[in-house]
Amino acid sequence: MSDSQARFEQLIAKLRTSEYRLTPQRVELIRLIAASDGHPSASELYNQIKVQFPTMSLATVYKTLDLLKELGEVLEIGLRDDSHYDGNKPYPHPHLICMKCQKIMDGELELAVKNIVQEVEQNFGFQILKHQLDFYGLCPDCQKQKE
Amino acid sequence: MSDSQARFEQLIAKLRTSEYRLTPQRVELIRLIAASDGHPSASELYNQIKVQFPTMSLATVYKTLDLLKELGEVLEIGLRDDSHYDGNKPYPHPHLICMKCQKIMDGELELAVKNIVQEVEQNFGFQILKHQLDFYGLCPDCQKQKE
DNA sequence: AATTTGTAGAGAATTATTATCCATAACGAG
DNA sequence: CTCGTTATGGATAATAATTCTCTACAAATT
Repeated sequence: MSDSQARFEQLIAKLRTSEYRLTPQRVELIRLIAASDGHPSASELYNQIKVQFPTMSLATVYKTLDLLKELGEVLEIGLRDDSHYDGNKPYPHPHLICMKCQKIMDGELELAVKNIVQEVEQNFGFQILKHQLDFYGLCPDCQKQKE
Repeated sequence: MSDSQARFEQLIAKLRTSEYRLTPQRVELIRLIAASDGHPSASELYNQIKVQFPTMSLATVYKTLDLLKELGEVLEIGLRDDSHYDGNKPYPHPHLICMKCQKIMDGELELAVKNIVQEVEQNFGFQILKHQLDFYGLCPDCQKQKE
């Protein structure tokens, strides 16, 4: 069984045990989220869904994403212009955003993040509950095309 | 001479040498930005200015902030809902944002930031041009009020 | 099957920001 | 000091993402 299928079933199970209704719209959105290895935005998800569910509305996408956020199963990457969502790593982690191709990569830096969070808490007496660490620049691919 | 006055004159000089016009509106905005030790938002600045310049429009605030951004004299802290601006430290630095009182503090962590940026560049081959590091939680004051 | 209640859909509302257009004010030239 | 050029400010409309409102329907419960 593929990872995305496992993730799909995990999310479905979560919804079911949380006593939320399993509507076709939700199932489809969850399927897409589990299948996506990237960081889709609400409107990207909406456009994909519209193919199969022409009646689906953007508001429903937002509602369902909010639901999954509440359940802690989706991380909202709240960028200034429009948000993107990560349904596979629903905990804060750094993102590397290419300023040329707009690709969003995950930064696997658990140790470094833990260190810097600890430093902030110690130096400033701040109790950190979540964080958003975004690095903007050029991804390896776009550096090669150098232009 | 106070720091804010020095900063004010520095910004005025920068505008003048950049061959931009020194309008009363710009002078007043710059005065406020230099005087603020915090991280005002566009509308906060607008509300302060309106007292003296009732005709000032919000668009003008944005235009002037954009101008100062271009000159590299103001840092935009692009939060999801509305942006805030820092006219005294116009280079990327971490921010600590209190989820209760909404206060924004600066994180002075130059070494730690340099380290994590370096780690990102090495581990992922990403060339980092700027970053935005936001830590959300409870400031010392709000922790004391524990509620 | 009836009832209650959650949810989807349509579209309006909200909010931050940007663009347009024109009268006016700033500033260098004379 | 005045004038003319031209950037700039103000009003307003446009955009865009997101949220709200309301209604009808669908799902679970009885």
